[in-house]
Amino acid sequence: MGIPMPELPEVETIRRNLGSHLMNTCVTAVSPPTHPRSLRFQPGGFSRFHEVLVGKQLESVSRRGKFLWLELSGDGAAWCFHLGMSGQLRLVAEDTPVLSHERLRFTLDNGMELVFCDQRTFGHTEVRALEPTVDGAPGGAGTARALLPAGLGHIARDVLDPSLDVAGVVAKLRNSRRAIKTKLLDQGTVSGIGNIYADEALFASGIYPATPAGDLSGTDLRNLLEIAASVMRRALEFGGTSFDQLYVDSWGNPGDFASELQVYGRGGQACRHCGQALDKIVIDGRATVFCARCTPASPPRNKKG
DNA sequence: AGATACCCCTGTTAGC
DNA sequence: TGCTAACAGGGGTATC
Repeated sequence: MGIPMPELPEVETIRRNLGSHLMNTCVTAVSPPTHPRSLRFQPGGFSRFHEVLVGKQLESVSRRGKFLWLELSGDGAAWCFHLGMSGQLRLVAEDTPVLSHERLRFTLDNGMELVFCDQRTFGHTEVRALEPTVDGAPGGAGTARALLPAGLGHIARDVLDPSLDVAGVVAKLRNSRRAIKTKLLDQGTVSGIGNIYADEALFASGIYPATPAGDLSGTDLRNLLEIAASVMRRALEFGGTSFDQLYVDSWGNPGDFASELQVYGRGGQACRHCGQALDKIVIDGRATVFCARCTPASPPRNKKG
């Protein structure tokens, strides 16, 4: 079984969980990190992190791709999170005992505590200055302000972002000889897609994952982006994808989308569309599952919805 | 600037 | 049964 990681639907589920409970609350205390990697991008380390955060009011819970940030009152700073592979943001009552793999705990002025847990420490949190977006549109979901945390400028808008420049993304893809699977995972082209939803979107689009991106027509690519967005929206309705307790929402509940997956984690099992055993290959170092009948390597391709 | 290789980390699984 | 090696994954960094 594959390892779950938070992709756009999982991070958005968490963003929505947090939004209603963190908005306009204040951080009153921060515990020291139990692992240095959780704060590895914080200039000035924990003392600076603590200094900026404590006493600030939380004015938004925002997201672009897999990055989350909370706009802070006062000096134009944002409190940022990336959950990596195993990061969790849990909302618990005050005085809740230490959770497993707990890295940092934040006390709020509403009687709750926000706990950052991360088994594999690929996730991180830090405070960053907010900077204007290059296109003047809102920084991401959950904010109306055209601001983005410094250092995240290389993260493209995501597939659910109404300000996504679809024509620009298609042009980039058309210009690349790399596998379309690889390009879907490239957060600098379009963000939010990880290994689960890349395979799901390609299967639903009828596209062989190793196809050079530039071999696909503009129509194929626009269709692929739309289908990726619709898979994400559907996963969001299920609260995301969980295989075990590595991905849970802020209340500790798993997502229910795993049973809806068509290909990810199903190598060798029967294709749910045609019954043929699904192939598992490696593309640019990433496990890739696809159906050689529904998404064959060469034309003609039979589109399926 | 695009492509590529490598690194970080740890629980689970595969293989001997 | 018990050990080791491989594997899973996103993104930052370095190098060409």
